Amino acid sequence: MLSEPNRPLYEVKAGLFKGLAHPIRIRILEVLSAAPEASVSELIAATSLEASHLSQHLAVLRRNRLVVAERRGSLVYYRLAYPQVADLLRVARALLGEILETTQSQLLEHGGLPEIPPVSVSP
Amino acid sequence: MLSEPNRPLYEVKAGLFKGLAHPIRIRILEVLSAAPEASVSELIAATSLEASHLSQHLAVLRRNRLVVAERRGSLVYYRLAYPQVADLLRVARALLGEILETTQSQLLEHGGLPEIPPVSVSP
DNA sequence: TTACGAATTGATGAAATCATCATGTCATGA
DNA sequence: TCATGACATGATGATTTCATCAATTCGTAA
Repeated sequence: MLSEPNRPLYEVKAGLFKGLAHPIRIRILEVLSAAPEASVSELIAATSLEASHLSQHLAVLRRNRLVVAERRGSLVYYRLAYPQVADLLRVARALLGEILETTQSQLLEHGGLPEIPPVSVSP
Repeated sequence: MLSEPNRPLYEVKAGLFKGLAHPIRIRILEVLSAAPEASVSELIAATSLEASHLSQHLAVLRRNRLVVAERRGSLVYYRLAYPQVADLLRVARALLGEILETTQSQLLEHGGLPEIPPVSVSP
């Protein structure tokens, strides 16, 4: 595995976030952070993806060192490559919660349309 | 700011990572996590980008709620939208360190070419 | 060896992102 | 009001990513 020393660090780091920058891949990683490992068929069930589609996404995760695959017989199992990946997801969840909280309070503050002033009927 | 309630949560979350999925934008966020705020010209100096290029990247960060902008007179200042963004960067840094450590130890284990067996000179 | 299930890779068109130059907007001083 | 600096947005071609279908590979049992 010589690719990492040949890639600038900033590209490796951007690659980590690229791996996470798709809803389906977030879902995969969340499944894997909740269990020690998962087989591809389990991930197919968890994502409702067709096999080749899922494989393409898993390839992105492997390439960016977010997951590792292990073949056992005719089955392939995936797990998070590092526990810090789960930390990333956790912090992102906290950030998302903060964003939603902020957005909700802004809506409450400014919510609704301006009140329509009462119509005064001319005599 | 009604966009968030109109976007599925998984897209909001993917958007966070998308914002981070480019080296220049990581650099911007790292500058902003090391200081309370920075003006655009400071970010231009930190990134060596041309102004309009930087502006496009800053727009991605604003759109994905990673930074907020504040105009004061003719100058615009940027800061992280939430402290959790700095946490994200911190965890990514730890993960990157872990990846490099693993990569280095793998290189040491498997590094170098196989030793050439000594040539036995036939009598 | 063959057949089959599991999983990956390849090919391709559509969509999104990136990088660059041009143009537009905002705030300020004269 | 005009000119100017600061900054944002628009337009566009190149590149990458995404989604889908086809083809290939791997492991196993018969």
